[in-house]
Amino acid sequence: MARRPHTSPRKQASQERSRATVDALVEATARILVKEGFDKASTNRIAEKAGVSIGSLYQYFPSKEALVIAVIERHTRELMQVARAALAEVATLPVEQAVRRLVAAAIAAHRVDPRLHRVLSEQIPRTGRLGEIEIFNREFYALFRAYLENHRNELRSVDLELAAFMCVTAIEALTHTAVLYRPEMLSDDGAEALVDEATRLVTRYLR
Amino acid sequence: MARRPHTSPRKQASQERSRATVDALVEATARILVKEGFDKASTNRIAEKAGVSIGSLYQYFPSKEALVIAVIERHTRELMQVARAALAEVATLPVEQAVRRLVAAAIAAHRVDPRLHRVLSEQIPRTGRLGEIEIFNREFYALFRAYLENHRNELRSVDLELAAFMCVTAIEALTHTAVLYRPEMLSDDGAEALVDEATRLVTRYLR
DNA sequence: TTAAAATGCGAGCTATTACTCGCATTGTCC
DNA sequence: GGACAATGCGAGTAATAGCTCGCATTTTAA
Repeated sequence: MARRPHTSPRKQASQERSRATVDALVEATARILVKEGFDKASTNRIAEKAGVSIGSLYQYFPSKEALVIAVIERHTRELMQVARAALAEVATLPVEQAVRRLVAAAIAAHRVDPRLHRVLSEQIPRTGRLGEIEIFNREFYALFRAYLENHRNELRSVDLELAAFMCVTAIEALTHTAVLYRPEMLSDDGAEALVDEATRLVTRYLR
Repeated sequence: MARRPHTSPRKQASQERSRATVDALVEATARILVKEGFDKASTNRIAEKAGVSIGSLYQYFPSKEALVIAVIERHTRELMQVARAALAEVATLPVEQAVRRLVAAAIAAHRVDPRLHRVLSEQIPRTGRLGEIEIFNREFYALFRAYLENHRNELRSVDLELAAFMCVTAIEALTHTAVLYRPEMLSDDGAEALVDEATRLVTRYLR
C-alpha cells in the first residue's frame, strides 16, 4: 500500500494537531497573498509564516498551487453563502425591491475581505481555476434566472437566459469595480447612490 | 525623465537593425504570452524565439516586465484608436443610435486580438501596471461623459459622472465577458441580440 | 581607410524556487 | 510501557530564473 507514507503528499489530517497545521498554512497563505503579493508567496515563506516546517507543508499540500486553491475555495464558500442567502431572502419580493437588496448584497459580498478578493480575482486566471469560479457563476445565473421566471408577470417579454446574463454581469462588474477600484464611491452617500443607480439600471431594463 | 528605470527602455534604438531587434522581441513576447502563457515567457525563451541573443535583449529592455509592458502599450494603443474613433463618429448621433454603435465598437475592440487581450487582462494586475490602464479608462470615461453633456436634453436629470461610470463599466463588462468567456453568444444572431440588449440596458437607464 | 560608436553575442554568475528525504518527536492503543 | 502510526523537522538538491560582462561584428562618419 503506502510504501512511503512519510513522503506521500496530501495526507488526511486526522489528529487535532495536524488540522491546526493545515489551518495555519491556509491562513498564512491568505495573509501573505494580501500583504506581500503572489510573487512573495513561496512555499518556504508560507511555511515560515505559518510557523511550520517546509516538510510538514508538503505532507498536506502537494504543491504551491494546492495552497492557493485552498484559499480560493475557502473564500468562494463565503461568497456563495452571501449570494445564496440574498437570493433566498428575496424570492418573494417584487423586482425593484429584490434588485435593490441583491445589489446591496453584492456590495456586502465584495466587502467580506476586499483585499483578499482583489488578490484572488487577479490571480485566479493564472492558476487555471477559472473553471471552478465559472461553476459558481453558473449557479448564480441559474438562481437569478429562477427568480426571474417566478416573476415573469412583472417583466417585459425577454429571453430569460440573456436577461440573467445581462443583469448578473452588470451588477457584478459595477460592485466589483466600485469596491476594488473606486473606494471613494462607497462613502455612505456614495454607496446609496450606487445602489440607487444600479437598481434603476436593472429594473428599467427588465420591464 | 524615466522615473521607472526598471521598465523604461535601456537604450534608444537608432539604427534600422536595432529597431528590427526591438520589434522582434516585442512580437516574440506577445506570441509566447498567447501560445505558451505568462509563466513560459522567460527572457531566455523570448530572446530565443525572437532570434536574438539574451545580451541584446537586455540592451533594450531592462527587465522581463519591461517587455510585457511594451506589449501592453502596443495593444492598448490599438484599443484606444478603436475607442476614440467610435466616440468621434458618434458625437452627433442621438443616444440610442450612439449607444448601439458604441456597443458594437466595444465588441469589435475586444475582437482585435482576443487571445492576447485575454492574457493581458489576466496578467496586467500582476505587473502592477493597472494604473496605466486606469489612465486609458479615465480618458474613455471623460470622452463618454462629454458626449452625455452634449446630449443632456435627451437625458433624465442625472449625475453625469456617475452615469458615465455606470454605462462604461456595464458595457465593458458585458462585451469583455461575452468575447472572452461566452464566445457562443457571438454567432451572428447572438451578437445582434447582445447589441440589442446592451443598447436597451443603457438607453433605458439614461432617459 | 579607419577610428569610434552602435549593435550583437552567449557562457556563466547569483539568487531563488519548488520540492525530497532521512530522522526526531508526539500521539494512540494494547 | 512498548510498538507503531502520525506528525514534524530542516538541511539539502535540482532546476530555472533574471541578468551581467567581456568581447566580436557591423555601421557611421571623417
